[in-house]
Amino acid sequence: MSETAFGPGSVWLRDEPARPRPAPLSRERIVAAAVTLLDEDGADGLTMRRLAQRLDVTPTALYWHVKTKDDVLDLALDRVFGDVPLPPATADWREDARVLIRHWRTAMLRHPWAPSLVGRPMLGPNVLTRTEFLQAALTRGGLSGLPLAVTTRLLANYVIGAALTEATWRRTADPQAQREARRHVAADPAAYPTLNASGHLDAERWDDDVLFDHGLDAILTAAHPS
Amino acid sequence: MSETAFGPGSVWLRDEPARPRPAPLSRERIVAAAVTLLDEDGADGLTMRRLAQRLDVTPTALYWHVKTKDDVLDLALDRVFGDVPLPPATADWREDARVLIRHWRTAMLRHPWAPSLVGRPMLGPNVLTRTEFLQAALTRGGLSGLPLAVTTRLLANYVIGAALTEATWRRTADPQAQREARRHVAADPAAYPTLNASGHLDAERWDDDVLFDHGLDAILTAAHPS
DNA sequence: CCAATCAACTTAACAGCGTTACATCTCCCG
DNA sequence: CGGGAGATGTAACGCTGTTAAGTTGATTGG
Repeated sequence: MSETAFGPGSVWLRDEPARPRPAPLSRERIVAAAVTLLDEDGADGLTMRRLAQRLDVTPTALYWHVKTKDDVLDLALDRVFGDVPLPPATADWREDARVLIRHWRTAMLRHPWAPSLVGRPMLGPNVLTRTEFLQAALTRGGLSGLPLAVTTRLLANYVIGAALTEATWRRTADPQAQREARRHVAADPAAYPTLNASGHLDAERWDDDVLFDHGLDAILTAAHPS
Repeated sequence: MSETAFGPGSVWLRDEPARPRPAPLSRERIVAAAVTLLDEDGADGLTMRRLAQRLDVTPTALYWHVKTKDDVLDLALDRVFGDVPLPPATADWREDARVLIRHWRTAMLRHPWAPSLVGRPMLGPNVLTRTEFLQAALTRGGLSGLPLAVTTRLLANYVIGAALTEATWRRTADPQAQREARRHVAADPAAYPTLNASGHLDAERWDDDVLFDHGLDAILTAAHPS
């Protein structure tokens, strides 16, 4: 890497100094760095200063590309939803909807900080495109009017709630905490008879994917029993 | 944030310090003041300093009764769930579950900051008590094992997702963003045919309460079709 | 009865946060 | 060569959560 290796005037040294910064700062680079930072350290780990440091830039430089930190969060969240793949529409409308919702949940669980950020308006084109796909599938299934609106919201709210609770539970993956919770419930069998019997707090008893899929099937079946 | 709900030193396990003589400050008063502060100014409005000021106390005095700010958040959230009324159990298990879930949603919408805080472990005694009630009702309906677990999660995640999205929609009273989204969808009918036909973005077209209740009925019907 | 204890609270401070006003540099265009 | 904009840096403000150490004031034990 020293100058003597290639000598002054080498291609590598000639072209680089033209751009002292390997890549110019851009909104996309900021969002990308924000996502990886969020993935690594969670929602609390994202700081304008740390974000700038990762981009080899001063914190204030970010504000030229972005108005506020909330903008960064909005953009990062929208980017996650952009990663939800749109499956090809088939003849089986139920399967189409099922696959989309599954991908939706998977994308959120891949970035566990995302569900807790859903508490901001989700009107980005990425979300709209996926909602269109979902409603189109349901329409192909014969739904319209009120039942269509009901089922759309039912599915969307279900996947959001599931991703939020699962991400929370996963982030708090402290087996001792779960043992403590079980102990508290088990210590008062009179107050929690059903909870004790059903093992609702036993994380290992049920697989999250299985539970989610069964709930999803129940919704899609109820939507159009025929 | 790293503190887990039932880990060692969890809020729920730490007894409030014994109070031999009447002290003006107490954990109860702190939580009550926190809830009103959150109701007034939202999640960002809650500050240890403002909380202390409202209680006529220095900020550090709070730390005698509470370990950290996240403790205050956890306690405030569980207190909101404590306001969810437990209806008297009747012979109609379906109606019992329905009324509980409706109250659950109502309580969260009464404190719009609450849904966005659900991204923390909900293992407070109030939540556990209401989960017990719900599972007891479902059990009376003949559910057990996997179907019981599926339906419990389905209902809980549905009400959480619904409250979160509705509270978000309500809090961000940004009609311009909504108009912008509608315009974007209407401007490209080829990309959003179903969305345009269904009026999914028209806030006035469907009543939130009606949509939620229909979805709730669908879940409860699918849970036990017999 | 006084000293010691201890809960409850205050004073002071630290490190870090988002954000702004302003200065500075770089590069294109005439 | 010079001006202007685009893009980044410097310094600072007011705020945050939290800790360390000091100060009350009542209770209690010898």
